Amino acid sequence: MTIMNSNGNLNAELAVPEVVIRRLPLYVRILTQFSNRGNQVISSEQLGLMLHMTPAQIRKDLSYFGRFGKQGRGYDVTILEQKLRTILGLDRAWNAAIIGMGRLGRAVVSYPGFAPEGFNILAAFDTNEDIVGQNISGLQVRSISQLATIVKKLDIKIGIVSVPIEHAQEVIDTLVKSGIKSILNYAPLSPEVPVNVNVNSIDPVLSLQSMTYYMK
Amino acid sequence: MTIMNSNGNLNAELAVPEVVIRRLPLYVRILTQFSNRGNQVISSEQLGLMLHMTPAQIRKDLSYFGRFGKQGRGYDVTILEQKLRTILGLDRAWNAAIIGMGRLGRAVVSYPGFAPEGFNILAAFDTNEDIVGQNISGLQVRSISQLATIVKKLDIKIGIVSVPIEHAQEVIDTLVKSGIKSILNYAPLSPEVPVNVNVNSIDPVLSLQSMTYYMK
DNA sequence: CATGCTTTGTGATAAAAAGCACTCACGCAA
DNA sequence: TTGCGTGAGTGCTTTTTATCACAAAGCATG
Repeated sequence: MTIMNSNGNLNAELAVPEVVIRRLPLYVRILTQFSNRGNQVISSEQLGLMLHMTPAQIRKDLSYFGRFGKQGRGYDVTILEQKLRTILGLDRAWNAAIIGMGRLGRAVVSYPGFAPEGFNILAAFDTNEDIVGQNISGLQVRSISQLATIVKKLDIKIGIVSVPIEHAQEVIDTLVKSGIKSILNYAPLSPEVPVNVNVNSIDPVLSLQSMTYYMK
Repeated sequence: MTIMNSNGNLNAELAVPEVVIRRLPLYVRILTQFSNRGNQVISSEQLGLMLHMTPAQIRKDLSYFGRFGKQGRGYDVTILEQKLRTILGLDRAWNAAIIGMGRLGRAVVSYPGFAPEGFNILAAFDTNEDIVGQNISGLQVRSISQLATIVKKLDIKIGIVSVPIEHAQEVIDTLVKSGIKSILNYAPLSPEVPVNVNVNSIDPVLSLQSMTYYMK
């Protein structure tokens, strides 16, 4: 698709809004479930029902990437799932490193949900010399000073930050310096990163704190 | 504030968008940090810098609830923090129950971030008879059959779901039946709940799956 | 107490996102 | 074949969210 933006410049492709990108994994998940139940075709209406959204929105989201459906019929479950996985870059595995092997870090590495989706935590780091050298869930904990070297050696693309808030920014800076462009952050702060680095924060306390607003 | 909606009905107050509510806890957090550093006044510009958002947005968000600032000066840190905590219902403690005491559930109850913010996990439940009766982080694990009784007895307002996906919907239904209106869900699904029940899902895999889109 | 500088609060405007509604492609059945 | 019902794709409209920009308010300084 070739479009012209408001500056009169030619863009190779219309930028896809981030909200749309954030919804694609939801579609993938439902498609996987649906295909496991033996269904071959799914409509935007069915998808919408399962995800509590309007069929129109789903069709519009998908239309950013191509025409995957058949009128009067719906979407081929397997094909659509495959297309979306390719679009999202989920048709390959991604290596991750985790920094911070306290209680939270241990819980994260032992969480069994990452590996089946192709996210492999291949290295663990900590600053605490008592923890460095320990073997946790099959990972030898390394000193943070080795981060850059290991990132290159093991082709690590994702950094997972599970250190206390006091060290989080510093650790994130180290990750950025070592070339990491994607960070999953469990520390309760809004980190400072260059524009070309992507941070996604997980913070259950924030969720609870906004829910209480509706509980009065 | 009295406004008239599109149906010509009178509303006591303009509904505050949910996006705004979700940002308030971020403001509270920064204000707490700021006051701990001994600052007494903060401007929307400073807040915006720390949270990577525009000062205008912060001022507009706050204006939904009143006029808290002084022109030419900014906001009194302590007062604004207190006001926002009251608005969010964070000026009191909230009791929670957790269902699912497997690996994830154990990690959640041992997470030290909830209690300091006034969220107390007072009861733990599981369906597995091998786990029921165990003492985990000071909590006696109970059978799920006791849920409704305990919710009433301990004045529990929040349900935390950390069961495998297969049981998640069923557990959520049980929570809803026992009168819970706010659920923090760790299972990877979009649960079905009545409109007056609030679910917030925590799902690190979804975060990773959308980040990979930008990693190509 | 006047002047200048700062920063709020907020209408107005712009941008982004969601939803509507219609056209037309496809499949099926007679 | 033809005709009918279904559901995708998509311009257009509406709604929501964010930003702009400016008047008015407060403080500091001389």
